[in-house]
Amino acid sequence: MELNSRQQQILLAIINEYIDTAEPVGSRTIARKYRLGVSPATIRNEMADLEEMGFIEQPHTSAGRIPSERGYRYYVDYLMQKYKLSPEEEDLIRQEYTSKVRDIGLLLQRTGQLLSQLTQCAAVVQSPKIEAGSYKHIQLIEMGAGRALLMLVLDNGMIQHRLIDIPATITAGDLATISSVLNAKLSGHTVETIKFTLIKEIYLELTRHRHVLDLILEVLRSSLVPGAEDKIYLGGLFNILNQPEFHNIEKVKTLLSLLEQESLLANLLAQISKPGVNVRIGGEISCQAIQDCSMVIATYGVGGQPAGSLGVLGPIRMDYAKVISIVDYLTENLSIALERIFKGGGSRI
Amino acid sequence: MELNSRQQQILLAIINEYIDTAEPVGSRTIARKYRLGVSPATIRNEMADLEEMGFIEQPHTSAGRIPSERGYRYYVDYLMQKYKLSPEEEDLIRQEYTSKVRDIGLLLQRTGQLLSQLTQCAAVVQSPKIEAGSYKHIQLIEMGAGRALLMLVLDNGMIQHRLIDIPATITAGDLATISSVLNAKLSGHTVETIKFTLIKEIYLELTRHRHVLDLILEVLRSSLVPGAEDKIYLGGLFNILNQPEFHNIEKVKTLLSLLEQESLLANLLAQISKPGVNVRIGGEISCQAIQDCSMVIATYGVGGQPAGSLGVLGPIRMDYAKVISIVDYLTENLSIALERIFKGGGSRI
DNA sequence: GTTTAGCACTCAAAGAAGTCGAGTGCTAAC
DNA sequence: GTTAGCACTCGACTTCTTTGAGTGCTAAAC
Repeated sequence: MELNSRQQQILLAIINEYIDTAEPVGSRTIARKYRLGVSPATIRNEMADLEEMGFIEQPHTSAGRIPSERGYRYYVDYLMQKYKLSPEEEDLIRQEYTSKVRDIGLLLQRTGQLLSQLTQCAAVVQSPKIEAGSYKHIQLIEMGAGRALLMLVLDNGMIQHRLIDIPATITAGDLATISSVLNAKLSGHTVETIKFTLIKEIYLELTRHRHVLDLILEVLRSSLVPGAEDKIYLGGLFNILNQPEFHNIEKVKTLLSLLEQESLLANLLAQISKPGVNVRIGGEISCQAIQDCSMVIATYGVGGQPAGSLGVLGPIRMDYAKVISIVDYLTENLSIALERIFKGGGSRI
Repeated sequence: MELNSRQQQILLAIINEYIDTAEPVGSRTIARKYRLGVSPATIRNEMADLEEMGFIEQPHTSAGRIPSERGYRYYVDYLMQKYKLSPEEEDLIRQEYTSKVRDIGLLLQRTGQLLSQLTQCAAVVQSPKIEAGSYKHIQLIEMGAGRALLMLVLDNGMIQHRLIDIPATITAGDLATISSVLNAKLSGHTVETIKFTLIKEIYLELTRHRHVLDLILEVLRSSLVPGAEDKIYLGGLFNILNQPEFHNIEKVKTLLSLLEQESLLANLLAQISKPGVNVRIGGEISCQAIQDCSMVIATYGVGGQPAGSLGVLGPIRMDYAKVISIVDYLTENLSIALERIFKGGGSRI
């Protein structure tokens, strides 16, 4: 299924034009705007061929052509030229990532807002996966009346806390003791590498508090379930309303209600099949409800390790070149920013 | 500007009907459905009077009447009958608040979702104000390479953390020392009652770490700025798309973009002028952009002290009776739930 | 063989005209 | 004070027409 150079030019013209105007593109428009040196009639002939091969389609007779999903895929794989961020866009991003970071959560949230603002799509940013980090600090804080706050700080910047019930007989001093033992034993270990032997040691040192330990280990274990504890930041949802395809309320409703379901989102973000920026077009997304959308996602890392994903969800007719560049650029900047925060900070306190 | 009983009945009928159907209400409909014992002609006469007094208005000649903002205000103040939650609604709420709370943030977020689901409005839930709590635990955690994590746990359940830069010469041990002094001195104090003398004492004990202390106190001080550190949870935004008035994309855009600005939201939530549930109708909201919305908000408390606000934002044509009941009920339940978590947990560790 | 001018044809979108009906205000009778 | 009756209004909906962008096909030109 090879396309000759003129067909490629025409397909490219149709896609560029359609991305720009959201209107079906006719042969005259192409002849006029893209100066291919041939008449509309010739272009019509080529378009008929392109349609037969499935790269473009006609909403109805007597309308221009619009790209098919296959057309977009060809475009993304072969035709698209790299988008160079404008100085304003670069500035906006640089500004965000050179300012001081007060809190990872805030950084992720701002990343989502930027992503959405720059792409006019719905942005999704996943927090670093718990599994990927190692414990930096563990602390139990008494919260009165048989409650304690279990706080976990991971070296990838994630902070988790959870209220747990404890026997009323446990004192603040006990909690401090438990905390310090846990800290000594666990810090530096990743969530996954906590060995049975280690736990045994802890039990030995804290025989008196076996019951509380059970509770804590239960929490630690549950944070292992992938996705269970990840937070997902959404950004600038209202930006998608600027896209003509979302002037249909039903579509907006579908998309928004989906975006509120964290587990579904986590699934979507897991659809990364190759390093770098991944593009899923329409039906390529394995989620029935949003097969009339496209998704551009990538994975960011901390300390060289993949930590979480981010990306955008928008209409199939999106400016892939631009969106891909922006996702790529933001991923890199986010990784660097996280890196900078924890550079040199090995896994030992 | 007194209304006689029949006028009240008619106004009530118009508002109930309009809330239900979102269509202008005609005299015949009222005569048919609300059996006031008078003919449509009589109702027409009364309606003309009500219109002259400004309680209702006509979108155009030959249309029925719709309530004016003034009409809604009168309704809310005098006519409205209390809405009794359905068993299903009560169940839904009870279920949420009797289950174990793992994390205040989650509780607030779920509250927002419930609020939105039950009212079909945009829900807004503010986290407990920092100023309202007293310190329960303060901890500095070394994060490698001149960074530390300052963590503050307040007795109203709020947890704050912030990355700060520290001199590279400070060791983990130093941080532990500072933490324990801060803890000893500050715990039990509210953010506001930290006295100068107290700070002086701390400085004396930690002369060596004066520089780090400055940084920390700066953070503590900045968390005093009202609203600066409060998080705001939004819930079920897509629910408002079910309201016919939000089928106009522009309106949705206005509302959503506003909801993404935390500072504006905090301002809105501050518009509470009396205890209990507050209702702001249309132009009564002091925010230009959403004067075609209404707002129902209330303040929840922890330990008898007001801690934060929550509420909904929806079309002026909202079911005030129902929304008010739900906001009231959720406020109370949230307060009780927070109470339960921290009951008996005075301000001392 | 490829390209293009010419032309008949198609069809959604926009406009114009007409109809419908819910609702009103007014008047006169009860 | 209430109500039946009636003429009137006007948005919403339907139908019909027009418009124009765009196509595919054919035959001539390159």
